[in-house]
Formats: sequence, structure tokens, C-alpha cells
Amino acid sequence: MSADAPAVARVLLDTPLPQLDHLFDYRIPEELRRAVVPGVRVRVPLRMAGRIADAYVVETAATSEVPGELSPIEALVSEQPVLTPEVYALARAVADRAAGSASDVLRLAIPKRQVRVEKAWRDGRRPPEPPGPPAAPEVTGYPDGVVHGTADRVALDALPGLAEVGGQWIGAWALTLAELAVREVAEGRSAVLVVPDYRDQDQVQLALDSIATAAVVLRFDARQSNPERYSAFLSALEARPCIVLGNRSAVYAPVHALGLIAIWNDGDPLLAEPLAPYVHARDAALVRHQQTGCRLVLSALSRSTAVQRLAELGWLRAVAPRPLRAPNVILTPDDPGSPRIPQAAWRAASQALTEGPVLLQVARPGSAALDAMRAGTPMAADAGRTAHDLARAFPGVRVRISDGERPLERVDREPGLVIATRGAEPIADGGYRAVLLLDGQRMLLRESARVAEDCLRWWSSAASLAAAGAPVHLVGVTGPIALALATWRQSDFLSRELADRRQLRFPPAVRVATVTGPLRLVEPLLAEAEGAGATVVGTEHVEEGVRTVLRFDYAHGGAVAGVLRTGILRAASGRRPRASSGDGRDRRPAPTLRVRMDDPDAL
DNA sequence: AGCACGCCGACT
DNA sequence: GTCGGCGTGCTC
Repeated sequence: MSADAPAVARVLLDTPLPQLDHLFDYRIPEELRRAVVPGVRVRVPLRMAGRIADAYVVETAATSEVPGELSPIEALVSEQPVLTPEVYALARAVADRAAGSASDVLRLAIPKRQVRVEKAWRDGRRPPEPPGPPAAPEVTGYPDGVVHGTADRVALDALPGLAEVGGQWIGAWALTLAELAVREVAEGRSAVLVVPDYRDQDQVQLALDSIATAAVVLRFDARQSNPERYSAFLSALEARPCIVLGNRSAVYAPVHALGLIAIWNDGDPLLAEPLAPYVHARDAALVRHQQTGCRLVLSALSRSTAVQRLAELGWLRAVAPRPLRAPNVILTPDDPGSPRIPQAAWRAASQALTEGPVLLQVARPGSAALDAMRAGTPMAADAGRTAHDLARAFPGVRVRISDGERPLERVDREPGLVIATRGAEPIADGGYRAVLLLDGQRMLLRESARVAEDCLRWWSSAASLAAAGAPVHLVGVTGPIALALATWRQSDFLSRELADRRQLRFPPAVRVATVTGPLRLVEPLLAEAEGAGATVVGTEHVEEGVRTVLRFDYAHGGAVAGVLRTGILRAASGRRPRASSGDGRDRRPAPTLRVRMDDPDAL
């Protein structure tokens, strides 16, 4: 008998139903009392619903406050705890902030169980641990101790340019992230590095390969197989410091003794979670920082306006490289009525082509043009046209194309033209001898509230791939945004941009939420949201009924989220739409009320 | 979700 | 009288 073992388990059901998004008490049967500990997965009966549900044990207790007799836990899924108290608290707070369910957050945080992986792990078949702890490297490129000083929260202006590690060239920013992470492990704490995509991950990985040989490095990667992901997840749970390198969901990694979360390029849309409750990795990191006191580093060549806001508030401490070796940006006007590439840029490109590779950044093209170009029959459009023009102007020069569908990761030092769509620029060994940013005006025409911020980020990234001193021509763009790039003072522009948004009361100066559903459900909620401090910006008719945009100050975020959550609950358990379809078949009623906090497409 | 409970219309 | 429609509420 286990007289002292707790008899009650408080569990979080693994279901997206908002009505069930709270802890439920279950009796732990005698035979499970040793194995049911916080964090394990169990199966529990939901009697009213007449079914068995998956659940996570959040805590155990001797007694329950719930009136009546408790149902017993039906089965233990596994003895392996997978939900740490820290990650549960994070999921709860993140869900509350987003008016969503904790279990939706946990679906991002905890990978699917893999029985074979778990068995192998339990039987001791694990990857070997490095000897560790590593020595703490200096953080190169910044004043001594400034990045890794006492600062809790840093807006880190990234080092422009490239670095060579182990014979491979990577963005210098990636080495900085690796150095910060290894320093953390050297001090006995874990680091979580969050980057937008696998190309960024590969760069940080190369840096870690060269300096973190004595640290445990784990990848949390969308491209991993389920067993690989689960294996890395189990490894993160071990009681020793590690470095987790991954995509947006890595921000929830259950590492031991979290010391640092660093996010690279938080303006990249890939860090915005497309699944409910749609929480941006930056926001999740902010919550986790507040809960754990871990250090927070938000690094970019060109800040997001969200980070600019936090820096201006003094909530983030701005740190810049010193000495700054900014790219040599040359503002190059269009030649009126002449070809797409002005003379000055032509000359720079042709001269640079005697020395090495030259990068041409273009707007997102019709992929037909690129396919045709690859097949050797350039079309008169976009990248294809550029390639065609250049092929005529530079006979015999090799032309390579990199776009979102078929990106090149890197190119060698051999002379040649590299035409890349923004975001798909390969890294050139030693850096490009010249960079031409060609479609600036066109990129700025894109329909988006964040277009200027995005363009500055794209241009800064491409400019940063140039060799030291190599010319970077920004073609056909003028005004403050061009000046910001040329002086490499992006935050000057972002500060103006943020001021404009304050004036307009657009995000990130304020927060927004969208509420979508039948008018009868949305309308009463709006009055309550206004009572909580929100303002109705506008309402439009959509298929499901209406879609209303609300805005509110950060200080009212909690109250507004609470009100909207109440509305979701009311809608979920109250009157349901009778799905009367003509074919007589009973159809599932559609979700009745949808709330999305901080919807990037709200305005 | 999925199921029970409960309060009004047509019926062996 | 009661069978069963579906609107409403609950799930430890």
C-alpha cells in the first residue's frame, strides 16, 4: 500500500473545447499511485460526454475540493513526465493572454508521443552527452560584457556581414547567438534560440558546431521526423543545461534551468504561429521571461516595430555593435526611361564580376519566369527579364537563381550573378562583391500595413551578405527609409514608423483583436469589450456573420482577453446553430465564435 | 464533442 | 395519458 502517495490528480484535458479548459480532479487508483506524478499523460473518463479523454497531470494532491465522488483515472499513458510545471504555467498564461485554450498551446509545446523512442530512451539508448561544461566564449563584435552583462532584456542590433566558422561562411549574427548560448551553458543554464526558418537554423548550427563542442545542442525543427522531434524533446527534459535551436515552437522547450531566450529576426512572419491561439513567438518569449526571469535577447539587423516600441519604452535595453562596420550602401536613383538597372549599378556590377559573385535582389516573381530561366529560355518578366538583360550584357557570366521554391543555401567565390527573390538570398563564401537591390519601389507597393518595416528588413538582410566594403546599391528608393538603410540606422526609420502608428492607433502602438461569428453572438460581446477598455474599429459582413476589429491599449489586454474568452464560453455552451442541410444529413455545427488577438491582418 | 435532462406537440 | 422532439447545460 502507498498510504502517503497522493490520491487525487488535477489534470488538464487535451481538448480544444473552451468549456473544458480548466483543471479537473480525478481519483488515482491504488495501483497507479506511484506512477501518476505531475507531467505524465493519462486517459480519463468524461462521463457526461461518455468518452475517454487524453489529459496531462498538472499536480497531485491528498484531497479534492470538488463535491461528490471523483471518477478514477482510466489509465496511465506513460511514466514519462512531459509537461513541466514551468511549461504548464507558460501555456496557461499564453492562452489567457490570447483568449485561447491551454491545451492548444500544449499542442505546440509537446510533440506526439513515440513509443519506440521512449522505450529506447528509458533503456538508456541515448545520444552520448558531451563532456562539458564548455568554456565561456567572448561575444565578439560588442563592447565587453555589454551583451552578456546584467541586462535582463536586450534589443540587440545584429552585426552586419559574415563570419567564417570551420571553413563555412554564415551571417555574423548567427555566431553571436551561438556565443550567447554557450556562455549560458558555461554558467550552468540552458539557452533557447528561436529562428524563423531552417536556413537560419543551419547557420546557427554551424556556429554551434565550431564553438559548442562541449554543450548539448538540440534541434527543434519542423523538418524533423516525429521520432527525431520526440527524441530531442526528451533530451531537453533531462536535468542538465542544454541549447535548444529551433523554429517558433521551440520557445516552449522544456529545458532545465532556462537562462536565456534569444529570438532572431522577430519581424519575420514565420515567427507568427498560424495555429490557435495564434501567439507570436516573441510574445510567448515575453511571457516566459516574465514568469522565469530568464534573459531575453531580441536580435535583428532591422528591428521589428514591436521591438522598437519596447526599446523606446525602456523595457528593452538597446545594444549595438562596436565598432559598427556598416555595409557600404549607395542610394542609386532610377535612370528615367532607361533599363531597369541604372548605369551606376551596372558599372558596379560589371566591375565586381571580375572579383566574385554579385547578388541581385528582386521582388517576388512569377515563378514561371524563373522556371523558364532555369530552362535557359528567359522570359520578358521579373527575375527572368533581369536575367535575360544581364545575360546579354555579360556574355559568358554564370547566372544562378534562388527563389522561395528552390532556394540556394550558398554559392562559392567564383564570379557570377546570383538573382534571388527577397528572403531567398544565398550566402556567398567571403561575401558578395556587389549587391543590387533592384525592386525596392515595387516591394514598397505591396499591400500591407507593415510593408516599410518588411522592406527595410529584407534590404538589410541582403546588404549584410556583402563583403566588407563592397557596394550595395539600393535602386530607385528615396526618402527616410532609403536614408535609414544608407546610414545603417534602421531604428531612426522604425521610430518614425512607430510614431505614425501611434498617431493612427495601429499595432504595435496598440493591440487589436478580431471577433468573428453570427451578429447575435458578436454584438453583445462588443459592449462588454468596450467596458473592458476596447474600442470598436469597424465591422464587416463575412460568410459566418460579421467580423469586428477591436483595439485597446496594452494595459487593457488582460481585461479584454478575459471578456472575449467569456464570450467564447457562452457561445460554446449556449444556443448552437441548427445545421439544417438540405440533404438531411446531420452536419457538425461550425465553431460559433472566433477570437483572434493581435491578428496581423486585422487592419 | 457528446450525452442527459426537461419541457411542449401528436399518438398507439 | 406518454413518446420524443430539440434547446440547454455539463463534463472532476
